[in-house]
Amino acid sequence: MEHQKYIGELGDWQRSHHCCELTSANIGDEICLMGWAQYRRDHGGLIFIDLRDRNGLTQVVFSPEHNIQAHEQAHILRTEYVLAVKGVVRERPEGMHNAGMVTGDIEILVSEWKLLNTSRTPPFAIEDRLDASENLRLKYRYLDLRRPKLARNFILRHKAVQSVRRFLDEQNFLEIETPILTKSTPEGARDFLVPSRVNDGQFYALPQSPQLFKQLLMVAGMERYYQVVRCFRDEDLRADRQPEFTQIDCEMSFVDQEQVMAMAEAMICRLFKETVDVELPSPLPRMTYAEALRDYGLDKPDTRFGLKLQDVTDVVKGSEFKLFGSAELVKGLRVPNGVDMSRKEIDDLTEFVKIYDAKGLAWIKVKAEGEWQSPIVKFFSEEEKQGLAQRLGMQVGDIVFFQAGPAVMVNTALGQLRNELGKRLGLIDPKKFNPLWVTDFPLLEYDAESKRYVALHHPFTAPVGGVEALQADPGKVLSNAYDMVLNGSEIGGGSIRIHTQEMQQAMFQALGIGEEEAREKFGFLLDALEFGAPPHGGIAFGLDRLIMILTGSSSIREVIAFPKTQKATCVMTEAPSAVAAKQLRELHIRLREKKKD
RNA sequence: GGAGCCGUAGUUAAGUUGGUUAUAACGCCGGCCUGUCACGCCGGAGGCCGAGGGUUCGAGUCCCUUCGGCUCCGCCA
Repeated sequence: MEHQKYIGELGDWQRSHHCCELTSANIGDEICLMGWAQYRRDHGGLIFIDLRDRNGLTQVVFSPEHNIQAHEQAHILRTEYVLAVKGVVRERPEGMHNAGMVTGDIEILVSEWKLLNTSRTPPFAIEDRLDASENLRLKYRYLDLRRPKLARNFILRHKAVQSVRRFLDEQNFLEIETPILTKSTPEGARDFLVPSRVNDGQFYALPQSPQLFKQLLMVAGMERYYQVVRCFRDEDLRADRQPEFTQIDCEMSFVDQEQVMAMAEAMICRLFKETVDVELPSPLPRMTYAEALRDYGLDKPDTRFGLKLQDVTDVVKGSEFKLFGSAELVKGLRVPNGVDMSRKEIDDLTEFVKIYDAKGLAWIKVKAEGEWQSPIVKFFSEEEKQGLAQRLGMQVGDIVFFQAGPAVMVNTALGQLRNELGKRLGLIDPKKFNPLWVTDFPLLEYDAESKRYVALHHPFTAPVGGVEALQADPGKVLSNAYDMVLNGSEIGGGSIRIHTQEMQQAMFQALGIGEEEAREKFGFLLDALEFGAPPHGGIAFGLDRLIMILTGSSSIREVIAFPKTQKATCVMTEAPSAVAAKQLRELHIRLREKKKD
């Protein structure tokens, strides 16, 4: 930091342009740029600096022929020094244009400049060629964010949010804030808790989503609400999951499912147009939950490539091959031109499906007409072989993978295998955006562990058929819920809500939540439903995940300014951390002794 | 709670069946350089091999423990 003595004041200097907006149209203009020294090319007699700001790069030249003092001083410049330059825009000499640079036709001939700050040598280069570990990037996140790629992600994220706000404002939605300190509720994810100082032994919870508040805003007669809102879930992290994340949360009164979906669709279409200039199909394709599971094995199908699953349970029913013959579900996945797959590749895929509880991976290679290579083919009768060939449409050159067993496992393992094959075989066009709606979800799901039904969506989702249907056969009831899926990721989901107290109580009953517990946990909602709650419904989009897909990022961390590590810590601030004993005392908290062996 | 991959100059990596003084590139420092653009040329400095323990005459390398990062399963209405 030996150059600190040269640091000058900004004074009355004002930036006239951003880097990257100057073109040959500006030649001759007197301008002033401010930014960071990206690259330094000091030829002794002539010094080039690529000046970087949020928007891009511009080459500035220090020449002794133009201003000997400015040139002399510029020898001290190092990467990431902050400077202001005044000078004139000029065309680069013939043959010196740089086609790889937006501003490659021009350069700034510096007549005067100021050093605004020095910089330690950064721990990694500030450029898109990634050469730093995740840990280092997170520790110096403010440097990582200087990289153009990340800056672009946040510019796009900003545009997306602005687009949504404009759209929803035009549609007469009101942006209303809801509490961050709220009440812990059963069901759903683990809550983050905040101890109350004023109320000994009691805790707030951070919201997993503003679900109940937005419903209460409907009861309040706000009619249309939205919020770009932070949500918190204390669950383990993934590449696409952070403990705090942002939702675009919407709710509307006096609407049915179609109206909510039409609104959401229009919002997303406009967002795509205004951020990445992509026209999405209108209306968006739709698929029922049952179709998604049948053809793709998952409730969030990636429709950018084929390879649909095929149910062959009936074909092999009662087969001598017991593994298939007596399985609840048997499905095949035909991969055209997969016959050359090596033993090792198949072994890899076998290991892959084992993650999802599959015991193994059966396969058949169609070598030639009527010539199958397979470890399992000997168990099948001629009739079964015929049936399989026909059902799966097997052709010479194919490999077919099979999974047999409990339905959930078969669908999950084969569905995930399908996605994996899509990746490995290069079947996915990374530029493609394939959004679709998944509808007609079951309302409830039986949880073997707690031996009761749990809500697939959440316990405020309206059942199709009302109270009677719910009481008749809870497991069979569908819900008025809908998810938007993009490229195999769930990016949004919503439902029509229960708006009568009678229905809500029937729902709690179906979930095994007693009247007393319902009162204690959701009394305010039940009360509100008794005061003229309008029919209402809504949807929430996961903003981070959406931006992740729009920017082609492989991790959600690339679109969150200050994300957490997989252990939910912040490497930069070192949160979470211990607190002073006094703080704990005020909160009526005593820490337990650490376990010793 | 579980599985896998990773940790070596500032950074990214190489490091053979355990064997001299631990390599390379980039970066950094010094010098030279008036048309470079990831400038170039010459020279130089820079290491707790994540941490702790063990095996061994000898450990970056083998074993155990532990910390951290990433990916995944469980979990995430």
